[in-house]
Amino acid sequence: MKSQLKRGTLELCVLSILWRGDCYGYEIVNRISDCMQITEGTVYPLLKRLKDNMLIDSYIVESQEGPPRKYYTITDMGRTVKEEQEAEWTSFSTAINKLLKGD
Amino acid sequence: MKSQLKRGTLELCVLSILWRGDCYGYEIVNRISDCMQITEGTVYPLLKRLKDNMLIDSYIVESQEGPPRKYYTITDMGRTVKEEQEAEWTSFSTAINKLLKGD
DNA sequence: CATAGTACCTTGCGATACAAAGTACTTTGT
DNA sequence: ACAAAGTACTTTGTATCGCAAGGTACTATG
Repeated sequence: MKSQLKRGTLELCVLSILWRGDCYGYEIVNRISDCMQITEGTVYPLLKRLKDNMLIDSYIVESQEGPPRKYYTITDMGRTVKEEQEAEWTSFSTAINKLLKGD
Repeated sequence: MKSQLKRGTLELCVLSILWRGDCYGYEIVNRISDCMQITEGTVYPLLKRLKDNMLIDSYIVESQEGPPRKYYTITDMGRTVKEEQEAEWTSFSTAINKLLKGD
């Protein structure tokens, strides 16, 4: 899959996953990679960006099965942005499909 | 609309328009901007890239209503790539919609 | 003869997906 | 005891490409 296609949608994917409940980074990577090819080098910097923009927050939880996990939770601002981006995605993909079919 | 969303799809949009018949650059800009916000500064460099990759070809036609027009035509290679990219787009948008709905 | 519309092109910037490399912990097999 | 595999996080650098901004040049209209 062309990496360019993912641009702009991965942020929405992460917000959408966190919308349904808190997750730690590695788990988010695995959930998204069920649907498309993705690596940690993409997701971790994205999580940092989202946190810097205060769309998500994080907390550490110790784990018995490995290193401590950093859980992420969506903020109210994140929920608002998620809904905006979801609407944008819908209208965008509709526009593309219209163009592909020939107006 | 977020500019990042368009990444990777504009190329397919142009190929898809040319699939249905030759067009000149300015016309392509106008057709795409019926569906989404786009400027010449995006499309002309893209047309150059597509031509460099031999997915499209071009020829000049004089015009009575202004400067000469550079018409673009899709090549056989362009047609192949267009079909590949269209399939990619379909599977990609399906994957995103699945992720947004929560697997 | 100025303005608007048509039509082309280029430069530079910003955003971001990803490869690659590194750290550190636990479990399992030998 | 120790290597290997799996879990989990992080950082650095590179490549791509959408777009703003600027430019050229032609025709038609008031």
